[in-house]
Amino acid sequence: MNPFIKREYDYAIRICAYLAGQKPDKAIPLSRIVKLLAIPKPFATKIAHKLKKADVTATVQGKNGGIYLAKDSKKLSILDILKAMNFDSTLNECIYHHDICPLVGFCHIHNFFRDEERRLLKNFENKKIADLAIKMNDMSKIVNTNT
Amino acid sequence: MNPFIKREYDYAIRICAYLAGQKPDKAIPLSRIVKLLAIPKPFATKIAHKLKKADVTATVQGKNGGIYLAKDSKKLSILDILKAMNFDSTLNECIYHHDICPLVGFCHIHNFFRDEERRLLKNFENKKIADLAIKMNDMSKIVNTNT
DNA sequence: TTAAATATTACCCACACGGTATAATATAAC
DNA sequence: GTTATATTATACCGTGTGGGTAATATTTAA
Repeated sequence: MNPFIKREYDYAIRICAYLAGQKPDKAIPLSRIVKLLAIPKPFATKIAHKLKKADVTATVQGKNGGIYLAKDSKKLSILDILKAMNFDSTLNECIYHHDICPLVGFCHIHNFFRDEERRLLKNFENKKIADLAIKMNDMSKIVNTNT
Repeated sequence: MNPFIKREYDYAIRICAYLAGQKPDKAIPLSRIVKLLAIPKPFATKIAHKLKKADVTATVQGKNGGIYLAKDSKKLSILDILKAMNFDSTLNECIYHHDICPLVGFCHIHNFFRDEERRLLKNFENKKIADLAIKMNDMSKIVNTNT
């Protein structure tokens, strides 16, 4: 319940992690990725679109087309991907939405969560997608859930 | 949007922080707290009830009654309060809900968020409500928003 | 020309969160 | 004993939004 990382964000990271484990610049059809990673295709379509708009990925249209990483996977951070997806989660709304708390300017609760969130986002920035790459030999371990 | 700390949790922490700044064992009427901290009263009522059920606070009924901390504020952690409120947020649902990700057992994404969440909750455990206490002289700084 | 891929837009639905309403119960003070 | 002021308890509601679907257009290799 109530995830900081929405499904949408998680799927975006998964897609990028998969691409990071493939040969660079090789376009992979979304349909294939979708099956391997168990992402609903129409949903994946929307996500792929956002990633492209933010230049995280690039696509090749038409038959034999597909999607590939437009950035160096060693430099592409989790935070980059979240931002591409218009990341808007927060640990506590009081951090940004000042009018929900009367303790303006000195609230220790506010400060505590603000600091925690900063640290968290810093870690998201330090973590690169290359570190999370999904490799082919990993994929073989996937339990086949098809009927 | 999409806070890890729901309003409910934030209010609960605020109430406890306020009580931690008062004389121990002195029952304070919710109605007073509610005004000072800008919490809708019926909502505060529900929250107070949960806190009491978890023995974080205790109450005195009847006229001149109120609520007070039932624990040593130096030992009462943010995590304790969250648990009292049936905390159910997570950084990423994939951490607990295994069937939403086919990469069972070895997924680096899963592991990354699991570790981040552990660290976060550890910090919530280390932070005690005494550290966040709302003192009277702080309250004087509150901007009066009444009309 | 066709098949297979992405691009784009519009739509839907369930559910949880924040909040409200109401009535019951307890008790200190007079 | 009565009253005013608390907490207790339960039931209800509206709206936003997250997750997902549908349908169609467009591109391009074969």
